[in-house]
Amino acid sequence: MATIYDIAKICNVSTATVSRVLNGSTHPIHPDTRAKILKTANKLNYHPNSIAKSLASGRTQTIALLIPTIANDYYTQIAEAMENELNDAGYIAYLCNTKRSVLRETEYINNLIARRVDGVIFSPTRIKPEDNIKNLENIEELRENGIAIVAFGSRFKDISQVSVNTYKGAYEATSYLISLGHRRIGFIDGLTAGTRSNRRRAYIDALKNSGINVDDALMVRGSLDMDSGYKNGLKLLNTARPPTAIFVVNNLMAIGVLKAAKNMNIKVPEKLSVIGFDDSILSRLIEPSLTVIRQPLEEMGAIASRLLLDELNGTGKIQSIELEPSLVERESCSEV
Amino acid sequence: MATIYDIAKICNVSTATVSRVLNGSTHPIHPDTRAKILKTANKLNYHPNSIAKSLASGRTQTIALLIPTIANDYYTQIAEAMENELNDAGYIAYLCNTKRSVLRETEYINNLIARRVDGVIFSPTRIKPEDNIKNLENIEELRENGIAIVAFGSRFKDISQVSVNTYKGAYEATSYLISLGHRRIGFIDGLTAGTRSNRRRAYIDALKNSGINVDDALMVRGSLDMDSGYKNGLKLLNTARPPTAIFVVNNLMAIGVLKAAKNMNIKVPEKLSVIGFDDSILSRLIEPSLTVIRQPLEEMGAIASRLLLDELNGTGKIQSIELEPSLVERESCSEV
DNA sequence: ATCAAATAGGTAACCGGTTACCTACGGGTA
DNA sequence: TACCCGTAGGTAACCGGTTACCTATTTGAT
Repeated sequence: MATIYDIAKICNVSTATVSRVLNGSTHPIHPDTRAKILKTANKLNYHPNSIAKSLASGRTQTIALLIPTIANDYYTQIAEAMENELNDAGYIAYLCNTKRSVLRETEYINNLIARRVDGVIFSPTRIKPEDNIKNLENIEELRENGIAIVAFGSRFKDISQVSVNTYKGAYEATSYLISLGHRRIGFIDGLTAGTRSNRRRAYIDALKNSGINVDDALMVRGSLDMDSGYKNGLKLLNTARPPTAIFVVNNLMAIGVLKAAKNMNIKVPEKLSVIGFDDSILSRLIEPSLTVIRQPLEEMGAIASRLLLDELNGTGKIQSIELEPSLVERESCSEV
Repeated sequence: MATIYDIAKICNVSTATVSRVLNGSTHPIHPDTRAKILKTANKLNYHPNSIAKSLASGRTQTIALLIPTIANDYYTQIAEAMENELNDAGYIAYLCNTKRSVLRETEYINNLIARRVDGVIFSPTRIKPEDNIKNLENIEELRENGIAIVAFGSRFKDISQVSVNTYKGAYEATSYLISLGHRRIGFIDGLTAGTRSNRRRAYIDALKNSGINVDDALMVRGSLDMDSGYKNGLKLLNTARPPTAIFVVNNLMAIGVLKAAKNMNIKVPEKLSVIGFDDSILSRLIEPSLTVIRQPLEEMGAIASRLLLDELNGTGKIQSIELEPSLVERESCSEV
């Protein structure tokens, strides 16, 4: 493969001159020399070696996307928006699938530090209570090594982040069901551990503020997949006093609940209202279509990327941006 | 950031020794020296510089995934399987979203050559007839620069690839509809241009081999999204002699057809049979659930990665692997 | 006692660029 | 004539590792 040395030799100039021409430096260069060098580079099918460039410059023009999965609309939409922004700015993204394992996150982060990525966009896994400590260690490790970070979906001190006010979204979801007259409202939470769950707190607060008493039997936790929604749906509906509405913290599980209701011959929305979280093509396609709390995913992805790029450009500083979720009314909820 | 020079100085040894210890070389090292070096590396929170390593070794342990989109179950499933295999082998993947633009593919490929990726997994865009020439140029450019390639979804000479026998799948889909007694069978093709479409040829062959005459009015082309399926569905169904069955070359468009039928109060499968291509969570969730020709996506992803890894390891050679699609019967087809 | 082999480590060129600093020359000006 | 400045280009250190080749000591066998 051709190098600037080859070009320099052929053109009878130094590598400095070649480098200047090839990088459009402001250093004055004779037009003839420039032309000769460009022609030779072209003839040799020269491709600059980014590795060598990175070693010399200390920048890799690479950022890493650390996300829990890509087989999921939610992350896919965010990731696509991110890749888009980053690519426009001349960066290429590493795809790092953490599979919701903090251990994998740590492994990846060490690898990424070694690779000297310029920045990291990170959706940290927070399933077990002790995960939070590891998250902080991972973030600290990145920061110590001078790597820019933007987190999303989580909240940490002293780093840029973009999140959605899930408390508000969950409060709105619950309030919406209450406003439709529901009093026994089931809740299917995600993986986040107990009291640290924003959505759970919002659900409870909304009930309390409406004077509805909170029944532990109506609160369950699932693993975010459809099957888990199905099983938890059956569990909630198969009780002595089943709920008339269920608030589910993600889409796939909400669809699982619809399937459970159908299986039990419970009509939605006539006999059961279901509200989901996140919007995706699924919630529009399913019948009845799902009423959901929508998170602005593309916006999250684009903003996360821009925060990172601003930081890398020296413009912009660390900031935390919180976006608002919104209620999307479709067919799966009705008055009691 | 600590370097091996720092460690060498502190330990009073040369960088060669540090490098040997840190890389588990077979060169003999005194246990005390080894221990001292490891301890110092740890104390300095040393992270090896992969950039420098790559420059010296000529390998980056990086491969690129060049795919048309990630906001699509099809590529997402393949990409997840790929990332998995590659990561197990110590590689990190670049996520390159080509957005079905050959120009972007070319841009990416030049960037990837500059970055000296070890390999590329590539799903080339083939929409316009002239795209094929560009594809070949791109592939040639990669090969000239010593970058391993695996293509999927397309067929080229002299490179490894994994594909699905879409002709067979389409033939099977059409034959299945014929076996249910259908004689007027609509066809909604994808972006691939006219006669180069395997699935179109298979559809026509299956009809001819059953003595059914081919009606151009029943063949249309869509842009792979749901809306396009909806519009094409309406178009086919709003004719003087509408089809009693429709074969659609992807999932989203098939779902669009279901919506169109519903909108026109045409019962599926009683009055209209619909068969899709690709399997995804959507086809299971939709009602009626879609009968489809399933492509083994995870398998494709895993095999593509393994072909590439084998090539990079020097084991294994260029080979073309064709996987078989299979019919998954669900609710959207019935006898005429 | 001699010498080959094993052990432990060092030297420095190399990977392919970037860039601070230096040289050389011609023209304009006081 | 002396000096300054702009133009054009070169020199070589540097980024952080790897590794072929070399040296020096110790061990074991003959």
